[in-house]
Amino acid sequence: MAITLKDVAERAGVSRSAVSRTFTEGASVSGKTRAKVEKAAAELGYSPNALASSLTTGRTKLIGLVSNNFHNPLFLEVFDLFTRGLQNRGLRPLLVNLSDETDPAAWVRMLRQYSVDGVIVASSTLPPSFAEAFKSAGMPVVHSFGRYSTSPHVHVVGINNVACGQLAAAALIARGYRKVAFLGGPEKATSTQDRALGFLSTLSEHPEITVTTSYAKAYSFDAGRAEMSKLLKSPPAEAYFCGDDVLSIGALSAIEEAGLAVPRDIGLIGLNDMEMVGWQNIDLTTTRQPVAEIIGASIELVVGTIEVPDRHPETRLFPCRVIERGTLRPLPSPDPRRADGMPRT
Amino acid sequence: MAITLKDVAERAGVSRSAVSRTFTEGASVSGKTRAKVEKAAAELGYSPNALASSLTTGRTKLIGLVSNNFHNPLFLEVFDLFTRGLQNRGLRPLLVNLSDETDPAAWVRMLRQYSVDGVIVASSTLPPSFAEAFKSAGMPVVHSFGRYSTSPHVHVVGINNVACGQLAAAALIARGYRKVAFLGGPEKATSTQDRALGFLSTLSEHPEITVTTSYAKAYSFDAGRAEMSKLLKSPPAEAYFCGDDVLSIGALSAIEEAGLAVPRDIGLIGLNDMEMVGWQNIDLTTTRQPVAEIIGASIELVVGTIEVPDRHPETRLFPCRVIERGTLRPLPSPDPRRADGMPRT
DNA sequence: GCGCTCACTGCAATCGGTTGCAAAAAATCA
DNA sequence: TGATTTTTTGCAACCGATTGCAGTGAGCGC
Repeated sequence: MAITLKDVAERAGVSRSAVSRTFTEGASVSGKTRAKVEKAAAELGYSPNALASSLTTGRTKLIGLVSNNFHNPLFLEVFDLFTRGLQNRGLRPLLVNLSDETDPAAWVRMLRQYSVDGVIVASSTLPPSFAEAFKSAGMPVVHSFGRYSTSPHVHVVGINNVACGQLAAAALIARGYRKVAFLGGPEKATSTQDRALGFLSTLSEHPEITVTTSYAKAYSFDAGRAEMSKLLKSPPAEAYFCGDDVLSIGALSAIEEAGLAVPRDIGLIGLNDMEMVGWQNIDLTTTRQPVAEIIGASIELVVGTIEVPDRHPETRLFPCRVIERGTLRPLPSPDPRRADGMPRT
Repeated sequence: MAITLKDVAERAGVSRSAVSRTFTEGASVSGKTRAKVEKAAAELGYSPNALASSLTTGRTKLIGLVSNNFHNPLFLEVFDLFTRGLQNRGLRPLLVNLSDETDPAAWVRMLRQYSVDGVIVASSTLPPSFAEAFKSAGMPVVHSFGRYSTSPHVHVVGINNVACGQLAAAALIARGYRKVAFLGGPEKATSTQDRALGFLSTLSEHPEITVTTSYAKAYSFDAGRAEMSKLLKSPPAEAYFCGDDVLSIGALSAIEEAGLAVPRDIGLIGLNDMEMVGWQNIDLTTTRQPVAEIIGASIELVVGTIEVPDRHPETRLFPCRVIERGTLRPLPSPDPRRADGMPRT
């Protein structure tokens, strides 16, 4: 049925090697044979079988794209950018949905069966050991959106969640909130722990500000809404740092339902800056995670490690920044006597 | 580096065929050899190379999952369900992001190079010819979320967009709206055309109701918002059927911004019932597309066609239903003299 | 103990390519 | 022109599996 190398070789009247060579970069073929082969190939509609060639070259150009975040709207952007980025380099994403099965063993085996050239673990909730399992099996791997580590065993690309928590704390302090709170995702998620850590560390330098913490059962709208409803039964804090945008939207919903207004009665700052929170009817002030940069770096690292397998594991963290929208009160206007550019007496 | 059949054969002291047979369903191997082989395989950590075996079996268990809807939040659900459904059957999704390049030729070639067993085109906006290109190249293909056709050339699974438009029209009529409108996606999208067609056909039976149409530039929040803003400059209709949920949210945002209330001043009904529109701070009345059923049927059809390649193309359409939420006024309470269970005089 | 099944087993060809090597052809140099 | 270098080319082995076929040997009935 399918056209093979041999068919082309016969029609072009050359050897199979000649055909193979015209289709491989930098091989030695004369212009004349190349022309003959290309003509025959075009007439037959031939294109080489990538899988067969992988047998000898050892390269499939397949990349395992592994995730368990199929309910986080941010990840639609993530998949979009990953697939495009990989395609632009001629790589093919083999998508793996972990759903509940987070024991890496079976997935390692599966991806080895398909001889993927590399693996990208795109997950904010999986522990470092997950990605490490692929490395132990000899595959180049990078953990995107993963946890910071000073001595990583695999490449990690993401944000510094601790710094992010500090940033959020600073944003609340700068706006004059005196009673703040952290509303995190599930307490066992590494990202939640780190964000709480950062948030609390900055606030510990401000004893005049009171701070409380609570944790939603999941990174989901419903969990955020439920947790905030519960919080609203007692006098709430003045402002909340939510561990995630979706959580924030849930909280927002609970606050509105309680008849309170944002930011008048309660301030809210999220994390991620997913597309929808910029929509005018949500308009969430949030902490932007530079998704495109993280993905670009992840692809670069996995490609680099394919080329240089014993490359040293690296951690690349990108800074977050606050995106000012409508759920925190504005910054106090600067004191004119100390404004930028004014002489300091 | 990697463990091959040969290594296992040597360690187990049997032929390569024996090893191969212990790993293939229903092959003839004695208990004794099987035990030896399994022991050796376990010690070596062997797992067969799926790509190499595909050479002789002609099956890769790879399925091309092709889409261009990476900005439609519904598709995160779609990818989740597709990947899980395929994985449950031991199939592996090779994800293809069309982005702008919607000429099938290059993608057909690519998927042929990887010898995918089948292709699923998951797109509400691509023309039928797109999926047909894969069929012409000899691959089993199904177009999910595709357009209805009485004499399809490929399998199509989705909803009947015409019926959907009719359903929306009926919902508006039943709620007593007398001045309604269709706010579609891009006019050239097949789904938009069909939805408009159905909507208008039902309304043409109600000459007492006025109807207008307009089209947003994309199936996006911004486009919906922009189009609705424009519409609000003149006296708007009493209720709008929006071609898509994201469009509806954009419209909602424009309406609120104009100081109008939904559903008091304007009614709105969307289409898709994506997860977020059930969130209480959006709470959109909409037309539910049975995503899970569509995906289940798509997988079943593609698998069926892999087994029986010359299977006749089928169209499977699933009914939509209205999900009652907060953006249309309630149905008038039924006339008590004619309520269910009452004797009809 | 003999012949006859029949379940196993291994050989070798094959799937669709790639690639080292040596021979052939072309190009270069005196 | 002849010798020498360089570029092309085809042969054949190999990548990691599967599978038709023929052969081995165990099991069975008698």
